[in-house]
Amino acid sequence: MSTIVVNPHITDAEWEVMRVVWANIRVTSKEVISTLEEKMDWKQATTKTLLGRLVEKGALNTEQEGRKYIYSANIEEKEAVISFTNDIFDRICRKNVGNVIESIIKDHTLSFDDIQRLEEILEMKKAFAVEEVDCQCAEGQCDCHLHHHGE
Amino acid sequence: MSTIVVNPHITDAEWEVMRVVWANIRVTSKEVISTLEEKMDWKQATTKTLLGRLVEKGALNTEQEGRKYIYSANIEEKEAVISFTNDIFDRICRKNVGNVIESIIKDHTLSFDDIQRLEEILEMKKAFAVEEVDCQCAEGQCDCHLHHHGE
DNA sequence: CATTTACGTTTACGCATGTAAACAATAAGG
DNA sequence: CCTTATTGTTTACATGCGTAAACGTAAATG
Repeated sequence: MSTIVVNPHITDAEWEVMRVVWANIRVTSKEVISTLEEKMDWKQATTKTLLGRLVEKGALNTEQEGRKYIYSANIEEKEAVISFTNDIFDRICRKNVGNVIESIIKDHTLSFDDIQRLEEILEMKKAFAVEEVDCQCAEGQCDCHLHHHGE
Repeated sequence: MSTIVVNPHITDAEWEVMRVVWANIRVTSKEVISTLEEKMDWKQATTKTLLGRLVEKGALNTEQEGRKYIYSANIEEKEAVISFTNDIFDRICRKNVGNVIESIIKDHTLSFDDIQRLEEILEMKKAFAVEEVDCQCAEGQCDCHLHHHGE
């Protein structure tokens, strides 16, 4: 048994549970339940269901402790976030990735440190920058193709 | 009737349809169908269903032309992408927004222009940067709170 | 004009998801 | 030891979503 799920899909509701586990490293269902009872106004049963589903899909580990479990995350938050962000970039033309990043930066508050760090990354990225990012879109799903006139 | 849906939720499958409409500005179902028959290997019926649902939820406009429709987008791609990206940032601690942007930048190919543009934006952001972004997470869902010890 | 074709509308159906009650088993308390 | 509280497991159920067939009607074609 135990198919190792590399990258289980975490739904919105499940994510709320994951956040509690990520924040606490090791938690009991009780803690998760009370946190979400408060934040989400969920009944205990709801949180229990979500914990169960997350264990089932391999996102959480359990460690028996008496008759209860200690839950811990089996996937890292960073990993989960990245897989989430990748979904966005799969929805758009690669040529627009820069624009999207731009609008994200515009829309969020950053610290001086953040800005400096991003500047450094950009500086490094110059070594790998291209003249023009190429469109990977399917024909008909992006107007980049309109530039290829003639055949 | 006609509740104006400001920001309808667009699912993965629907997004494929939207991309075709966005790329072509005005399209017939025939064009959408043939594009997605090719890219997604969808039966005509599938695309028809999605077109119907998108019209229903206000994401697409229709304009009668004889006995057929010309479909056009009722929401902008940029708008849709932004609402999608916001979902991510609602899932994480605001303190980590910078890190996520960092990893997005690292993971994608950018053009020299992109980089320059981003550098300019960052430069401007400095005027509004903060010493430390503050955590908006609910108690128990983020370890930032651990720093507030004492009360 | 009868038949085929094209295109929008209805209906379908299984699985995922959000939300939760009911149940079972065990520990804790009186 | 019996009752109650705790905690995990089962079952439930409406809605959303992916995927598509069937149907109705109008247009095109022979």
